Amino acid sequence: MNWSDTLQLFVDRLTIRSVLTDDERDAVLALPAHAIKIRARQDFVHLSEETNYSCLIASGLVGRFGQTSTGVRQITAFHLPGDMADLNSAVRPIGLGGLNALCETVILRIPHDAIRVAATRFPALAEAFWRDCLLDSAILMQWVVNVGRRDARTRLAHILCEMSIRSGRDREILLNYQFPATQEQIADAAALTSVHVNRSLKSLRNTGLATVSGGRVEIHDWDGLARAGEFDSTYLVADTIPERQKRMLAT
Amino acid sequence: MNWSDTLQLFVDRLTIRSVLTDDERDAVLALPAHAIKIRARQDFVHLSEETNYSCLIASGLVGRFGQTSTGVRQITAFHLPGDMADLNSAVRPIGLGGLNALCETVILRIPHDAIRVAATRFPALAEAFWRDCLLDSAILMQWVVNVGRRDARTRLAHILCEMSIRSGRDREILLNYQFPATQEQIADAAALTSVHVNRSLKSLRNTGLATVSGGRVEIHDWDGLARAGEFDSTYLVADTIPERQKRMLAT
DNA sequence: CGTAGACTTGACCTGCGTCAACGTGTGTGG
DNA sequence: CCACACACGTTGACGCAGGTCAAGTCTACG
Repeated sequence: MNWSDTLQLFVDRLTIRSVLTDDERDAVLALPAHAIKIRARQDFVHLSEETNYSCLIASGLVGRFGQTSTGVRQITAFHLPGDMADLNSAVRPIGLGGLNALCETVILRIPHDAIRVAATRFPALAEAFWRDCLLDSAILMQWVVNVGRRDARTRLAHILCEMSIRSGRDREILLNYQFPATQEQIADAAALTSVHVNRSLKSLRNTGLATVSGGRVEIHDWDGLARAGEFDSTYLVADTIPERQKRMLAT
Repeated sequence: MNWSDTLQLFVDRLTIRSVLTDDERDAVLALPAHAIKIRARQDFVHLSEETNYSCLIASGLVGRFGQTSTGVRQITAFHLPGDMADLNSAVRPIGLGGLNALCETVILRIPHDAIRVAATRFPALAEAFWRDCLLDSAILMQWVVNVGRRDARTRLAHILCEMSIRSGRDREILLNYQFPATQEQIADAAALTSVHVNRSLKSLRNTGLATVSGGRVEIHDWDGLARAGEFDSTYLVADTIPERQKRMLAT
């Protein structure tokens, strides 16, 4: 995945839920970017660090994380290729935690200034960015519900369903997708221990719902998995239908 | 708290973290609003409901909530007077859950169209709104860490610290503030049962840290409570220092 | 073919949930 | 002004989901 392919992927993500003109798309594609390869398990945005760029993920898998004062980590979001993991930092400098490469990952650093200039020049672009941040919020809210109110097996099933839909280019259900996280990282996301993740994944496998291994997820029974995970995709796709894609200027 | 006082409170909230001109403030103060009184325990924005207005809280306390398919609720955010609880819905229609009045509450309904017109006319206002949504995200992220990785006592102490700072007009620490939530509602927020909330609050009281009763929180020992709750206010206040308050047009 | 990181499994422990009973304050109608 | 109801808070007894600890096993890679 090279430089301009990744920006194109980001534009594709935006246009799923926002209407953009050719000029606006071009403005995104013309953003300056600087590719960096990150080793697995490395933090590339530290907690409470203030950056002057945002990170667009070209390949790999990224976890946004918070931490307790005793150093225990909690992954609060996964970010996939095409996601601008910390677009928010262009508008609010800190507060959304650090970013950790869960496997070998390539990111594109895009200066905040360039993002802000583009957003100023094209208000509809600002709105598309804003809406993208709100999608992250919606995912985060589900994460709270998931971690707070569901048992281990249900929680993991929900995560697998979510990642299936988010991995597809057009929010379609993928029955087989790449998910290069270790069980320990999954545990940090689900607020469990790796031991219990292991047991719960085994249960999902033994009941014929899904297999997670070798950095891939294979879903054998989508309906069953969605039921087991109490998964309803509305929060992910509600704004992808055309009637809901308002534009700032056209009000 | 009347109509225009509440809008002024909202403006005050915005200007803590965003620089606004007089014109921009006036545009917010001129927003059309329609006051509604909500009974305690009533949902006034339902899950997955699409509205054409946002709700500015004039008085009372509001919980944003999600729900599992078995009907168990999880409160994912508290909203206080002066907060625009679902400002996000002006840009992304659904996905952030429902709103429930935790006690008798008065809200101002503000049409999305009016918000969008103001944001279009004044890009810096759009940015201020966007930033406000990102503060909610930052709080939400801490909520995940809190629910996922801290034990009951720590979790509650953290919530009490957060609400102390958010209740103050200028993000100052309040040692005594109104918090009209029942123990059951606190349990829905902390992902505990009301029984365990009761026991944990008792522990905070017995150790001389804080007392919660009669819809008020009294903090006897801020440092102790912050330590017990592993609380670091950075995520709430990081963007209130002037150097971080960039403006869209001035880049 | 050795080493290290990831995965797997078993045995035991504990924080919190569940259930159930009881106390307490407040508003309401007789 | 009492009495009654009802919502909220409090406390005890007990069970279990998931944590902890520890000992392997598997796999990729030098």
